[in-house]
Amino acid sequence: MARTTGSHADITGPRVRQAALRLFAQKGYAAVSMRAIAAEVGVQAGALYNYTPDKQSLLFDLMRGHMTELLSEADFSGAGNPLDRLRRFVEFHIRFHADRPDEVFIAYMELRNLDPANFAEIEALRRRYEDGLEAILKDGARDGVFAVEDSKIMTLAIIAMLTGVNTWFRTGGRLSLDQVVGQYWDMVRRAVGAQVER
Amino acid sequence: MARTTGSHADITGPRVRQAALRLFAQKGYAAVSMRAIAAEVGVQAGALYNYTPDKQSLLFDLMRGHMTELLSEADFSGAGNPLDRLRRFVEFHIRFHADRPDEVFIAYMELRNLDPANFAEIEALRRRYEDGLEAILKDGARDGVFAVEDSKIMTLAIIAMLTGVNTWFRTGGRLSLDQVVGQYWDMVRRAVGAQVER
DNA sequence: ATTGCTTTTGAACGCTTGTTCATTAATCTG
DNA sequence: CAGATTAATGAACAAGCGTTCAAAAGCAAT
Repeated sequence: MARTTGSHADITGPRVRQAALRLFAQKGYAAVSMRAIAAEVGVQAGALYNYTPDKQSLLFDLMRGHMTELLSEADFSGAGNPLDRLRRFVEFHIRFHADRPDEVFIAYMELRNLDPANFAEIEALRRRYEDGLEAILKDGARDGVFAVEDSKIMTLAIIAMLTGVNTWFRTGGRLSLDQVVGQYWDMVRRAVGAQVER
Repeated sequence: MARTTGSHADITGPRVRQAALRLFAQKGYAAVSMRAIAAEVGVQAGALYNYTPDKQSLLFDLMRGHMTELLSEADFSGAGNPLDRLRRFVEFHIRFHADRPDEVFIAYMELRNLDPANFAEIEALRRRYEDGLEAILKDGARDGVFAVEDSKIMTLAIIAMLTGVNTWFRTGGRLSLDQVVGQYWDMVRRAVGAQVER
């Protein structure tokens, strides 16, 4: 279907989501008004409602898009040995999150501003991601290459540690992302009790 | 100085701070109105201004109180060997934070709602806490008992991992706090490359 | 130029926001 | 009981909130 006549929607629509993303991350969902988003786009507040049914959907769509992309790009195929899979996970998680600081910030900070139904959906996606890491840890424990006392705790501990990178990492800072990945991989590998490769 | 006459302030005052703490943690600073806090206390909104000059001070006082208490209870004296000091830190951090889920939540989530001057003060306190842990890691590296490539990164990684406990731990859940402390200590000890004690 | 469709404006809606303050009520001292 | 002091009320303020919608403006094809 050809694009409809007289349409700017495919230009303004993305700009609305982009402005909402930036402002929500910077000031928080509750502190950002529809008028502030509209001003960032260069439009009046009423025009936003051509692109979102309401403010809540704007937040939810941003979060769901982020979580969906996270799950689709992660490799939980199970190919390779547990140590390799864990290394790939650590590198992926750090790089993916470092590329999207605003999305990550929103996904972790604005959960409480979701309607109950929307919250449940986002939580389910997050759970699937955690389960992907936990499967790696369980396989490693089964093979005797990881020392895992409680796979759920270890999963959450690793994710918290890795996501913490986003609170301080800035491109162009003291350390390159390669160095960051290397050092976190060292810590994670030791934390799970894996023998150092020689 | 004796207490002034006709005063309820020493009853209502703490209740105001307590209500603000609970509501800020649950819904977020920007989403909580002064009227909502007043309703929780059982009072009209105007009465709150007998106990705080404004809403911002309410948030700032809660955060500063939390950080001050954290620093005053932490043991950064330097007594003992680095491995013992690190173990004490891990246990202290987990227990202190588990006891104060609302304060911790606010201290991490509401930083962006602080006025610039207030933000700077809280950040300075947080920095002092991080420096306390970093000193332990540096001493351990100096003694050759820890494998520390970058003490700043390792400091932030450990704190992120430990603070992550608060996102899932609930008293009376599957695991006791003793078990949680034990498992996180295992992971931290290995992550810093310390040899297991025998 | 006129028609038909899409997008934006700009005003308006009822409601909530943080904060102030004169007034009232409650309590303590003597 | 009288007088002093403190705490709480309740109304008011200007400003901002999310959302709606008739009207205007912009554009493409005839």
